[in-house]
Amino acid sequence: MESLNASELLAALGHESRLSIFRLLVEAGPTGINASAIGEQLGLVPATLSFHLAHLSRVGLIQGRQESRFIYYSADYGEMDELISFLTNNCCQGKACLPKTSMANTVIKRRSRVAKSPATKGNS
Amino acid sequence: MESLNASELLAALGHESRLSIFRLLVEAGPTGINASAIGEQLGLVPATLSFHLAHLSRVGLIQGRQESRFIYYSADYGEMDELISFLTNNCCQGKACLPKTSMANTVIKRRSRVAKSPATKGNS
DNA sequence: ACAATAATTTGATAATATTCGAACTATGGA
DNA sequence: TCCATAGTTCGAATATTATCAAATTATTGT
Repeated sequence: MESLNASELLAALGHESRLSIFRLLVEAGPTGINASAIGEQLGLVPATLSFHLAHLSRVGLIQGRQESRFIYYSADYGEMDELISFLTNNCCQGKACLPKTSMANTVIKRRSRVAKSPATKGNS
Repeated sequence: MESLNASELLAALGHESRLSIFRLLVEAGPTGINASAIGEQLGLVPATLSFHLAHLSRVGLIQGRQESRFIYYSADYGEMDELISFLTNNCCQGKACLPKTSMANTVIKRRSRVAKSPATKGNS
């Protein structure tokens, strides 16, 4: 990938609504959620929602998949992974930035435990 | 800490100049660099630089320390750590986002090896 | 006190981003 | 074909950010 520069990804997530959208999509898993469901959950009117979805799509953090008359949006984990890698490498490179990160270990461990189930869950 | 919400930190880094500043400060280590040196390296005029430094300071990603007639700015690793943790937990929570992350493991391993020394190193 | 250097603040301008009603497109069902 | 639903796009108003010259503050050396 290496599609865009990091600051564009960061800017895309640097807005409360878009960050909420992305979090929701991560929650939702690979299946995704359709636009109006997102709008309902977050209280965004269609036009505003579309604007933010377009932004997130443009930078590659999410993608939409048409299914009948709905468009299901889902998070692009790969892109996010690259962003996290970038931050990790540019915040910590040889400098040891993570002093009290007991959490990272937890997450990594949990990840390998969960890796099999592709997070296929209906919405609430 | 837990000072601000993540989207403010992301927005702060979501600008090319500010991201460059932060990277430079990470490079420089705990000692930091003074403002005009930053401006020279990045080609920013004083007023613009101050504007961005103030923004990064406000959200807690960097801090300035007066020393004689200079102000040395340095990165706040703790704040960045929290941001990375947030992203890790909110991009991957139980959902396995990192498929090909051989890197994350590397970093975590390196961290525990380095954890004792609290990142006290001169710059370059 | 004065001059020089380091940096911020002010103030004005320009550029971007955000919001949302209204119009439009697309799909599916009666 | 007509209607309803799901989304996007347009357009215009508003709000927020970014840039930088000029003025200001602070510190040091003479």
